[in-house]
Order: sequence, then structure tokens, then C-alpha cells
Amino acid sequence: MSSAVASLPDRLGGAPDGKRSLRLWLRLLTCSTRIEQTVSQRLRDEFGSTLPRFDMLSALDRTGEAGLTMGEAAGMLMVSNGNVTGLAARLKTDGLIEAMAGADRRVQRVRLTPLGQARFTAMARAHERWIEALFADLTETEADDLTRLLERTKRSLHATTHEELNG
Amino acid sequence: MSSAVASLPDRLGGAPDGKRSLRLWLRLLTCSTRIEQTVSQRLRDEFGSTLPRFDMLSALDRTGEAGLTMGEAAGMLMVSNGNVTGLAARLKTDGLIEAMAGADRRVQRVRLTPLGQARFTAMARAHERWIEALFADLTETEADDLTRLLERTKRSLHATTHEELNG
DNA sequence: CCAAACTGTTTTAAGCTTAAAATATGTCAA
DNA sequence: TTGACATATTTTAAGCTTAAAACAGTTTGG
Repeated sequence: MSSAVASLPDRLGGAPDGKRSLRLWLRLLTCSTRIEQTVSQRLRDEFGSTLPRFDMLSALDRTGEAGLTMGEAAGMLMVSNGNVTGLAARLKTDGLIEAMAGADRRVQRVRLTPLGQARFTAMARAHERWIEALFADLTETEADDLTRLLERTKRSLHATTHEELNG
Repeated sequence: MSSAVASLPDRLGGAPDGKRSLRLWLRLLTCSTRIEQTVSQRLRDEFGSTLPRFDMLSALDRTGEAGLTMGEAAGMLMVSNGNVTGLAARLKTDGLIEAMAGADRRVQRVRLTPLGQARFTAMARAHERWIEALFADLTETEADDLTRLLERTKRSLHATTHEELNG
């Protein structure tokens, strides 16, 4: 194991050091991975779907009739444009989303079909229950504290993270 | 894996537990995804490697001469056995890990080569710096609180999550 | 002994993901 | 007008990931 504690800008008096941060990151990752695996498996078993598909439907559910362009969808899902192309193709094949014609012929805009809306609503209901159950052991105070600290973390990341996806 | 980036209402004063949990989960996921993307990109740019490869080398670094079986590695990395098979094959091709002979011929045990050890040490040093920088805006107290709450969360997940990977 | 059950791993088929290159369309200035 | 640049998306090649089936080696009860 490496034991280097780098010489970083130490402006903040009690900022976490390397080992502490590593430990924090590992915990964060473990929780995230566990939840994703659980949700993924249940979407598969109970709905024959996947997390990326669910995410795409979820994004489209929020924008309703107006739908989303490929680029907008990629931004919301935090994935590459190419990724969304494939995802949309599969959802179209399944009849869950449909293309919309528009003026700019470069732009590919899609929205939920009635079937897609129905399927998503059913999945979203179950999804909310699963997530609630996973966090059930936390008290309300703990959950709120955690949410607040993660918001702080998000802002910390933002300082060092403004890179783009796509090339 | 990935998951939705939802836009829930900002004020959740008397919101039901489901919405609160959903919001918590989305924050957790956003942080996790951001960090993964940042680290992944840097491993790629600066070392021509990937996160799964780094994770595998890291697991092997911890066990030293003794190495790991495919199954042990899969458990540590929280991925399927089949996944580790492919990962190990690529790392072998790169000369970073090597097979070890053993009594039970079903078991495939691997360990770092000197080259693999050297490469991992270099990556680990950089990795630790990156992670430290990403969390740099948190105070020591905040980082400790967050770590503790994530540990509590992990235990909460454990109550509802004892499913197996692999079939 | 030896067949059945068990254990560890690999293979397979499908989907997800990305970066980079390619394609298609739109805009704008000379 | 038109050619250069800009924008939106798709394609491509490679790698990651999983579940399920297949394979290989070990153990065990008769």
C-alpha cells in the first residue's frame, strides 16, 4: 500500500487527509454499488427492465409531452450521447418511447408512448418503495444529516469537476 | 450501472418517507457517479488504465504474495465471477498479474507481477491525491460525520440486501 | 470404485458504456 | 451563393457487466 500524504494546498485547517478521504470514498462507493445492484436486480426480476432504461423513462416522464432531445437526455442521465442513441433505439423497439418530428432535422426528440408512461408509473411506484426500505434503519435526523452532507460533498466535487463527457 | 438524476421539489418539510429517501439516494448516486467519472478519466489520461483494472490491482496489492482466487477477487470487487475472468485475462496480457499453481486444479489463483506492483503503486499515489482533492472542501468533522452515517447506511442496506451475485 | 452431487471457473449472449471518428444538418460571412 | 465553421447525432471499436449455461475438478455415499 502506498502511504504518501501529498503536499496539497492546505488552506482549510481541518480538511480530511488522504487516508480519511479514501476511507470515505470507499464507504460511499460501497453503499452506492449495493443499492444499484439491488434495484437493478429487482427491475430485472419484477419488470424485465434495467436501470438505464428506467432512468431514461424517468427523465422523459418529467418532461411529458415536450419530450427530450438526445443531448438533453444525455445531460440529465450523465452519460455520453452515443449511449443515449442505443438506449433510445431499444426503448423504441419495445414501444415505450416514440420520435417527434421537429424543424431542425439534426435534432432527435423523443417522448413516452402511453405504454411507456404506464410501464414507468408502475416501476416508479415499486422503485420508491424499494429505496425507502433500503434506508429504513436510518432515523429521520440521520437521513437529513446525510442528505445535507452529500449536498456539501457535491459542491466540493464541483470545484474540481467541470469536465465534459463526450470526447 | 447508473440511475436517474431526478429533480425533486426543493422543500420537503412534511414529505412522506419515500420522497425523502429518493432524494437521499439521488444525492448519493450523483456524488458517487461524479467521483467515478473523474477518477476513471484520469486513470485513462494519465495511466492508460481503467477503474476495474485499478480495483483488481488494488485487491491484489492488499494480499501480496498469497494472491487471490477468482472467486475471492469477485467477492472483494463486488462483481460476478465471469467479470473477473475477463479482467484477469486482460491484466495477464498486459503482464501486470500472473497465475500461481496450486493443489486444487479448479482454483485459479493470481498475484501481481513486479511490473504490476510498480504500476499499481504509481496509480495508487495519484489516486489518493485525486480523492483527497475531491473532498477537500469538507471539514474534518463533516468528513467524519459523513463516514459514520455511510457506515450506518451500509448496515441498513445489509438488512434488506443479502442477495448473491452470480446467477 | 464410481456415479452423483458439489465447487470453482469459464463461456456465452446480450446489454451498457465510453472516446473518437464519421455523418448530417444548420448558420454565417464574404 | 457557397464554403467554412458549428451543432446534433450516430457509428465504431473496445472494454465492462451480468445471468445462465457449460465445463472441469473434487468429494462423497454406497
